[in-house]
Amino acid sequence: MVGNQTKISPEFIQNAARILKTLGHPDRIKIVEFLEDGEKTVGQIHRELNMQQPIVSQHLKVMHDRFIVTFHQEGTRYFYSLANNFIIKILNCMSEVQEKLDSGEWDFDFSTTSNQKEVA
Amino acid sequence: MVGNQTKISPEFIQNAARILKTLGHPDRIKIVEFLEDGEKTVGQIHRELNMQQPIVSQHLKVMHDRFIVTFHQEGTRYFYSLANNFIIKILNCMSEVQEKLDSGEWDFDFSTTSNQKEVA
DNA sequence: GTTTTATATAGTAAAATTACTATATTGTGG
DNA sequence: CCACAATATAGTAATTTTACTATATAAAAC
Repeated sequence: MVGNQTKISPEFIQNAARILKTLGHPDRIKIVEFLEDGEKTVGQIHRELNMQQPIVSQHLKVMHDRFIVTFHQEGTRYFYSLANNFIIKILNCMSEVQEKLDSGEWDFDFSTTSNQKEVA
Repeated sequence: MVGNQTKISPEFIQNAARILKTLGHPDRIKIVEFLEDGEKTVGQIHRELNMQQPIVSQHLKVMHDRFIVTFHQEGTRYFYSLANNFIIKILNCMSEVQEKLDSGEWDFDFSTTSNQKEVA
């Protein structure tokens, strides 16, 4: 009951939209998921997730601006990690959703019908 | 521990990104929150949320394409409602996050610093 | 001091999103 | 049939995102 008991403030809506939109990119979800394991360097992300280095830096910059990740520098290495627990919370929430869908507990399996009807 | 135990499939990452990106818009969050109360017509959303009618229709269309909302027609009225429970789940998750932030349980209050540093 | 490694940043073209205006569609009441 | 109400859709300009190439920076190794 989000709408009734817990009244969502306009500021929160703005911030939530910002966070959700930022997480709404496959590469960034992968990076966040990867960072859940612990801090990683840009190179590790670049190599292990098979993404181009400037792309990784760009995503990390965006996520840093949105306070999703932090980093500390050691020499030429930049170690990035998740800035907030709530990011994990959101990811875990999405995982729960996946589990429900995988187990067939929910009627609607959008993973098999996602390009059924599309905007022109 | 999303990354370790529950391995996220590539398809899920795509779908999750799609859902999160779609929810990453203030107006759409407001609409979803409003629909949590029960099904509403386009006019209700338009009037009560103070949004232009074509904008509302446009958002609803996008969310319908992403399987976030459904509708049924009665005469000239279109009654929209949330298509899936997991949408509520995600919103509730965001609400929990808000509560933690409001209660100061988490160190980081991004709601007061969100425009501290920005991309050029 | 020159090269190499790690990463950030600049610049940019293509694609997607957004917000708006105007109009089409469809049902309803006279 | 005519007007009206509710909503969808078309068209579009402005903005944002994305992905890429090239380059700058800075530390480390030689």
